Amino acid sequence: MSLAYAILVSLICEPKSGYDLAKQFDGTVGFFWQATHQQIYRELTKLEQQNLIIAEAIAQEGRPDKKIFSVSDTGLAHLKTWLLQSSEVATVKDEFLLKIYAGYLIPEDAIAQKIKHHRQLHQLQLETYQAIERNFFSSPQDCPRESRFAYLTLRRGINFEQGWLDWCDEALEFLAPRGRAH
Amino acid sequence: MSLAYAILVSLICEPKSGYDLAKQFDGTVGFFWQATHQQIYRELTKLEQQNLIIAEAIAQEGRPDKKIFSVSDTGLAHLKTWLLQSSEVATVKDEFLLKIYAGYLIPEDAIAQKIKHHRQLHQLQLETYQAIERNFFSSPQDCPRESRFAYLTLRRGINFEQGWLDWCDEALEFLAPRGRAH
DNA sequence: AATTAATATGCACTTAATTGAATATAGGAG
DNA sequence: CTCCTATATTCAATTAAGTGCATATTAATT
Repeated sequence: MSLAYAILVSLICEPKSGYDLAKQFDGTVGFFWQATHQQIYRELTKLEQQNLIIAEAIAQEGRPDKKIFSVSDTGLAHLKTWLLQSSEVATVKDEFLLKIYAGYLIPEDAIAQKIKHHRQLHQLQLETYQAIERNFFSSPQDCPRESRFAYLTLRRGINFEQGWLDWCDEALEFLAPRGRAH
Repeated sequence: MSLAYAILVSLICEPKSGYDLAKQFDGTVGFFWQATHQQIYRELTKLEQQNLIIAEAIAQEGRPDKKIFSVSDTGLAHLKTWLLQSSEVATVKDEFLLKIYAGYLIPEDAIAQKIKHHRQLHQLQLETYQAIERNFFSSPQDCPRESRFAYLTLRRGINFEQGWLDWCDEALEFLAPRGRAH
């Protein structure tokens, strides 16, 4: 349902094709929304039928023609209405935490391995975000208005990943306390 | 797909009915997995067909009969296999962040209101978790093995909510810096 | 010449999730 | 006596999401 809005948001930033959307959903917007290209094309068809987006066929040489979608006035109004509506707190569905919860059923070092692995993944993601922050937001307060909000979501990404790292460290320490002679 | 495992995990802690499961999915396990009662009953039927759980009909006076489900040996083996498999990092799908990202399309104070509202919700959830921590985990290292893992997931809940609070404060300050005369 | 990769789109099938009811029993509030 | 709440389960319909496959074009690689 919100996929439609995620697409609208992305198309407002810049009109693009389904293919471009699919790629971008691995990038910025991808932190808080993901979709496969099949989902995206299906949704684009629907959005076009509802006149929320407008397609422009671009003949290309050397590769298949593409359709560039842009948000219509109706689409923008629709989006703004949605933006003003209050949103619920997103529900968490975390397989990893479920496994931790049932951790007593498997050997303790298997759990520790899991946590370490998880930590590594989050470490990587954190570094990705931090690189973006360094490269694009050295002076966030001076950004154009759109980027300021992108910056905030990036900050949440960093905050989120850092939270995981802290938890992993705490959990590992909790499961196998080492008396650190500092 | 993981709903099946969430149910197995909960039934291992204690055999219970579909109704009980639905209630419990608002509690402990509910932090990292949620499901409606319809989903749960459907899944229970499937799990019983696969012989992963066993039903015992309990005749009750005064209220409808209930079926108490418990995990079979096959079910436990099945669960342990799953527990040992590595799990992906959970994908985030957050409508709120999507709205923040597109925040430049609506008035700034509407965004600030949104953030404040969000902060309040996370504050509440944090307090719930902290109350559980105080009441049940005053000395977490001394807990029985099962509870130690439940404690860890609770700690992640606290860490998660605290992360949101920090982000909300940072975001509000970023959008409308107040020169604080300390 | 054949294969692979990148661009670009779409259908078909399946599973998962949501929404809305319906059914049944009984205690308690008004 | 009716309404509401709580317990306890299930069906039906729809929507959303995910998985797999198919197609088409061209540049670059092997």
